[in-house]
Amino acid sequence: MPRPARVPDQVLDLLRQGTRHAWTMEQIAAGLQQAGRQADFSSVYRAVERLLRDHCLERVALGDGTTQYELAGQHHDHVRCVRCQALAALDCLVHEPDLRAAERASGWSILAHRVVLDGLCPACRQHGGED
Amino acid sequence: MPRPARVPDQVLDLLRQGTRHAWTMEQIAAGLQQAGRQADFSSVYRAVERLLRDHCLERVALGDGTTQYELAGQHHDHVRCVRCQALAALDCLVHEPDLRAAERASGWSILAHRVVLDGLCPACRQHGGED
DNA sequence: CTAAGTGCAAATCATTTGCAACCAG
DNA sequence: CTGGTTGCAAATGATTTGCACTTAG
Repeated sequence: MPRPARVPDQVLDLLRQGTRHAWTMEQIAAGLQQAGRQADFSSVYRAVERLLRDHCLERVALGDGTTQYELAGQHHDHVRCVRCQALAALDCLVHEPDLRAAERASGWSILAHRVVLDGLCPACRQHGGED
Repeated sequence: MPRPARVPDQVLDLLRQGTRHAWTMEQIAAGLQQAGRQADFSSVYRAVERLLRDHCLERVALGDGTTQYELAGQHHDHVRCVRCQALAALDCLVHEPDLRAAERASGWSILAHRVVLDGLCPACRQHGGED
């Protein structure tokens, strides 16, 4: 229970190891434990919340209500496998001119976008319709 | 407590009144109550689940973990006001050719897409930075 | 000392499930 | 009767909060 445990830093270190692209809260907590710096779930939540505020992390809301987090970096979109739930990054699929046009058509100011596609990953694709 | 209360039908009726574009579970439950056909939350959840299965409704997952539902119809994307949480529909912002290209580049099959933009609605836009 | 960060337990919120009662065919 | 539907209560799972304690500045 080292009190001088800077949880947000530990979280950032963990995600920077690049073991995975996007993390669930549980994966983050588990990752910290494996690294020997276990932290309480509430502390991890607080750390992530802080890192989001500081724009070090971004929240990725999958369509099914689950949430993952990833390092903030250059923008990209996501595809999620409807079969095995894998998540992958894609180059951005929304274009500036279209956003500009949407702004004009709608009267809104558009600040950001996040796209999550549903799809089949290469592996699940092979298995076709079987279950 | 009229047992011959077909909750899914009631929900569909409610949403078809067109009072709003997208509904939270609470709004649906409240709407039913106002219409005199109150139903248990669990029944509403079951009804919505069923309507989703039947493709009568679609789930809209906002980026902040909240969920809304809307009548299934022709596809459209959404913008959400980061200030007042209003939600509006937009013409689709993702183009087939881009999806096709993403499929080729990634090896995934893309089945569907949902886009939720962050923005400022016309009203909040006027208030500028004030709070 | 003071403010921020932390662990632990308890609370909250949204959604789901178990189960007995109920209605249509 | 039989199966699908419903209300109610209890269970779940994810996230948040209260609180006492601790450490850096």
